[in-house]
Amino acid sequence: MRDTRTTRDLILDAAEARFAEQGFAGVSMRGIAAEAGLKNQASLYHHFRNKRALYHAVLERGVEAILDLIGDVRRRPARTDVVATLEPAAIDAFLDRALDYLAAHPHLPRLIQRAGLDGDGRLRATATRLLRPLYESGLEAMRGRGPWTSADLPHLAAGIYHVVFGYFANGPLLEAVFEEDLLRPAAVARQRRVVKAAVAGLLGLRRVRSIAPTKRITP
Amino acid sequence: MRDTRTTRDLILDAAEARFAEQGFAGVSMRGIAAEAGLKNQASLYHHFRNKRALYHAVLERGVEAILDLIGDVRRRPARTDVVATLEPAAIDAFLDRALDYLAAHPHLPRLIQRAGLDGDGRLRATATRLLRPLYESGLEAMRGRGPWTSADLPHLAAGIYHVVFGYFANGPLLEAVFEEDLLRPAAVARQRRVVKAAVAGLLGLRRVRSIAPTKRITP
Amino acid sequence: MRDTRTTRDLILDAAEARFAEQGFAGVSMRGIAAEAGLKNQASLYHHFRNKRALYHAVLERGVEAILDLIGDVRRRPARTDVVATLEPAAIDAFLDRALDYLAAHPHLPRLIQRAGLDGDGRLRATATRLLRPLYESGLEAMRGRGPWTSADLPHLAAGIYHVVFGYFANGPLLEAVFEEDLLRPAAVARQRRVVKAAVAGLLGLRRVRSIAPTKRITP
Amino acid sequence: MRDTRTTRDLILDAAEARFAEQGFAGVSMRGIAAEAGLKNQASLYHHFRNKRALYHAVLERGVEAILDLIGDVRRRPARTDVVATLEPAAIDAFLDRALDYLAAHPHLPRLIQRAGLDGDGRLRATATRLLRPLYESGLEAMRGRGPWTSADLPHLAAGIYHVVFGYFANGPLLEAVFEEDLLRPAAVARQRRVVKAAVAGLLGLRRVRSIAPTKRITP
DNA sequence: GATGAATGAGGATTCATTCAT
DNA sequence: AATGAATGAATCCTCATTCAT
Repeated sequence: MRDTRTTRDLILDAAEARFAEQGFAGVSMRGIAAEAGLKNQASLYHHFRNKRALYHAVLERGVEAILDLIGDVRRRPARTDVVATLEPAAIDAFLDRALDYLAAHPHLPRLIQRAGLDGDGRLRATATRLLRPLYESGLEAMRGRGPWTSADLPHLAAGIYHVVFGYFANGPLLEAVFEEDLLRPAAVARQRRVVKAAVAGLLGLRRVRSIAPTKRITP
Repeated sequence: MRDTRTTRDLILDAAEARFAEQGFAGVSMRGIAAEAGLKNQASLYHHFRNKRALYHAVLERGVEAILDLIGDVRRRPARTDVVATLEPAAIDAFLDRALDYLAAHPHLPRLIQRAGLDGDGRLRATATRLLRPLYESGLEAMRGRGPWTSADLPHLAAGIYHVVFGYFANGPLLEAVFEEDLLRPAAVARQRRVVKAAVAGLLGLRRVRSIAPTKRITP
Repeated sequence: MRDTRTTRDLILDAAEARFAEQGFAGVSMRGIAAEAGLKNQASLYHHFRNKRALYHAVLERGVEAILDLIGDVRRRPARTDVVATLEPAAIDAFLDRALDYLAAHPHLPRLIQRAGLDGDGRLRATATRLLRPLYESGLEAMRGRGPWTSADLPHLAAGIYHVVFGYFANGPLLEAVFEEDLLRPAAVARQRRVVKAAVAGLLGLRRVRSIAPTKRITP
Repeated sequence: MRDTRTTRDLILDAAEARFAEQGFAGVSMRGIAAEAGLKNQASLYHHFRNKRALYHAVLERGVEAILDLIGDVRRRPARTDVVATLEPAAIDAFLDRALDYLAAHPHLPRLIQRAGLDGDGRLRATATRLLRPLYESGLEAMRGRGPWTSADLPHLAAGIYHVVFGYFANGPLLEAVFEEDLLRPAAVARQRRVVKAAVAGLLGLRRVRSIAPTKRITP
């Protein structure tokens, strides 16, 4: 029973790394099997019906993790005050958690980006499942803030999503352009400050004084 | 000779569409040949040495177009005044042109995103060639504006890049999440307003009054 | 012990159906296991050494049933009179029984036909074991009847075999050509009449008046 | 151009032999390629879309040949007399031609038999296309002859088909049972006599005096 | 410049079978 | 007796590429 979990997760880990790096079409089942330490591709099919199902499972695992993240943020303040979700502190807290998580799992934003691009609606659907609650939380947080009309909000949400996720998803490209290592802790810390300041500016929040640093979430 | 050009461009157009939709690995030479109206994949090899060379040519063609765009923006005011590049009006003008171009060629940001992701450094190098001048223009424009330190600027530049390019690159995903058609003219117009306002806010510009609408650039 | 029997027979039944429909090579152990209600192909190997052994067992089970049938026909009149086997009544009785059995088990003639075709001598050997006694009974019945020389008899026997077995073995094909359901009771009844008449004609028998209908033999 | 024909026909010949011997599922594209003298299975796919298309083409080629055969027989007497098709001489002529052809191409009846069995309706459809005109010719020839009602005719037709085709289709099995080589010329000659006599008997024809031996049709 | 043919390598997937539980 | 897991070999088919025409 522990063995089952282990093999399945070995495969998921291997697949996650490969898919994030090379995309769905660029990855071979043979390669995944090898990276997972299996002697044979056939074993993959014992755990996942086919390549697409494997990709799907990888994506889903990542998605659940982030959904949990949002859930936590939304639930926590809710205990004392319903409107608290909109509090600047909660927004900051969410940004902190999200950046922590993405910095620890840079594969995820790449997978989502690829799933959104890869044309096939089926993969996009899973990505959508992740982003929709994120978007709805975002709407809640943005409503009534700043100079924006309600028709502007999707655009604003998309922008913030791109700023937050793009930094990690496009890491290699940014590093090539900027000739700096953007994923080292110091850079991530600066990104955190900049993002928070930018979001605060866009939403017309008075800057929150730094909240207690959140625990780093590890896999 | 006119025939040559025609076929070559047919191939580039077909390849651009396919590569943007499916990525390098997901596209077959057969598929490109078919989409280009050729009866046989062998013909592709008359015009491009191999698949990678074709991808490269596609990317390069797109890159040149955008580089021209930047060149124009930088050169125009530069004739009268060196510092003019930093003028809010020039920033607005560039954003307008960029949005026009991206709306007309949504393939391009996808190609760049993929080139940045696809792992292989060679493709990334071409993408880098595009983004570096863009980045340097951006630095010029941002320097001394807003509350940012010079170490913040790469992060800010990355953010603006993601906001501007991501909207088009991730169009299908956004549409699935927001359940709206984000590429129809009205949505693009709103995106234009929001982006300009956001950039102005981030850089501490007083809002520019709408400048004359730029000509739409078509392929 | 009752459990064993049950599972074994479940497997044989499932395998018989699949092998008859798809042939040896066209059937997978997984498919048989599924059709037998087993969760796992591994279980098959508890009951049969390998795929070929399973096919063999299926064929053998069918063969025994038909051999019993012939045995009965030959034994019954044999108790009172040796020459009685040749009696037109016995021929009719055998045809009746054979048609009853084949109509109830249309898989069998297909299995035999496939075993004869499928190239591998080992399977053919089992089929041969069935057909040889049948053939010898046939020779007995035909000897001295009609205008045939003894060298003709194998050809005649083959012909009658094909007429009797082919009707069921090639049922689907015939139905497609004739656009009639040839396996419904009325059609089988007509086939019975036609076959008996044809055999009587070929062997120069004066037509036997209908004998008591034989009990239908069920699986 | 001659090369094209040659390779395509090499493949068809190889495939015909393999499919007849091992059935659709039992044959590998690799095996066919090897038997056709190709260095690589990929070449097969230049000529046939996939395995099924290849099987189909093999079947169709055989079918056309036999359809021609029937066409000839029906057309020839038609020049002098419309009703002549029913003449005993024409029936004899057709049987002669059919036996000649089947003896020369014993693969064909096996392919048809397999196509009828192999379950998948698509293959059966091609086989049906062959057999239907055959059946209709048969109906013409049988109508009004012998003691048969019109409802009996399909059964009679099926019987004659089985007698004629089964002899060749099930050759290996018959040889194992009868312990004689049934495909050697002498045996075929006897089969011819027996079949003609049987058909004449069943249809109540007075025996035709031997007509001029037909030319053997070779591939 | 375009095409039909050929091919070696590799793609995803399924096969029959074995072994530990 | 039955099952989940693992695996080597084989399956069909597609890949990018080359060559003669």
